[in-house]
Amino acid sequence: MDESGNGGMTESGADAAAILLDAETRVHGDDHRAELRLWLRLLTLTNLIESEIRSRLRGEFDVTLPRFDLMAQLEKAPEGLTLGDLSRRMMVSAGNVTGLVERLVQDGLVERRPAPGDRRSALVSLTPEGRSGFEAMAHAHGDWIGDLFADLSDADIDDLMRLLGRAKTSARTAADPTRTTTSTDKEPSNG
Amino acid sequence: MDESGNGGMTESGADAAAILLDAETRVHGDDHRAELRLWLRLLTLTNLIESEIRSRLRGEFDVTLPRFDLMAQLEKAPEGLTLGDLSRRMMVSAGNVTGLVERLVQDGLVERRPAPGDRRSALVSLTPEGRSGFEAMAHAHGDWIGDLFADLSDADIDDLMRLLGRAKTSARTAADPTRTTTSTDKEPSNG
DNA sequence: CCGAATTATTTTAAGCTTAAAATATCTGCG
DNA sequence: CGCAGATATTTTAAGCTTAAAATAATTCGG
Repeated sequence: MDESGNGGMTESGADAAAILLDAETRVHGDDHRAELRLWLRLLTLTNLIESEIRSRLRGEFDVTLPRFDLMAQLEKAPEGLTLGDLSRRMMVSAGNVTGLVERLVQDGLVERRPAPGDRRSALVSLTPEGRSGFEAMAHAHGDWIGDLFADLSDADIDDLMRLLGRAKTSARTAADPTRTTTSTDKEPSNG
Repeated sequence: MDESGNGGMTESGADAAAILLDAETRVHGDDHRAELRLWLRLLTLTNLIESEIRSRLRGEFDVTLPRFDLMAQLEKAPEGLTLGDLSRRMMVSAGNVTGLVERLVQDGLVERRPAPGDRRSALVSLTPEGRSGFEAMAHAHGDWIGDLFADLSDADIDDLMRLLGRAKTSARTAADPTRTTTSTDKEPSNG
């Protein structure tokens, strides 16, 4: 564990206010050092896990993470989802979903049909092949995540869930001022 | 806070062994439920912050996150870095760096020159314009991160650092068995 | 019923990203 | 020296991603 420097950050901050105190003594130039280190660590961990999962999905199932994510959404909605539903649930752009669905249809893993009652929409769902393929992947995926976090105790996991929840609320509040903090939030698809 | 379901996960796991116990009573089918929820939350938080930063960098400085990251590396190495150095520090592919540098050179923010003593390599460094531009961005970036984590106490941050460090070790061990856990690790560039 | 505003989706243009193959150069060994 | 293997970088092919503009269909108020 070390952090080695990084984070796109420099010591350049500390504007106005805290002028001539040396780095040790600096009172409150507010350079957000601790927060930057936290962000860096969060990012590193997430990237590490994400690329591991990505690489295993590619190597063992020849599938990309976004495709896995999309299939995961469909698996939970046997009746099918519209492209808009997928876009919202996966938290990605509509155009992105258009392309993903296109490619999955070509692979025979999902199918599109006109949505009854709204000629603008299409319903997307897993084909039998898509469903069975997804089940195998989901099983392996669960095991991989279990392995990656294997050294954490149950208490560590609880603590992390609580603290990350707090961080999420903080970030959401800062990112989107029009939100009453205690609403029913969504997490994006996969991993 | 809720997690809403998600995670690319289903209850399909629990193979063999735990056969007919209902979901409440299930003893140890090992479906890694807690770990999956943790991963989902980690991913959501990181994505949330990352897209906020990305959007602000684009909106206020008309720069992409990868470009900001690359410039951040150069800012810390006034003597310049080779493309290989950049690739390793940013933890991205070599081909990726080639393209990023190309575009930054076109924008006049960085410059390339042959590396003395090795005709295969090139040294990349910030131009004066790149350097001053980066300083403004870095300052704003620090403030944004500070805002996004504003609701966390100092203790929360400490706790998170410690737990994420533990998670990082766990993930690294699982991802790359050839590693003695206590080495000097790097965090990638930024966010 | 009509048209304005909204919603669903696609298209476009640009950039990011990777793995793998291709180049070019360097290094060390015999 | 001379070449085999290692390194540094670029190229290629494919896919992901987004914002913004363009289409198409629906809804709603009058």
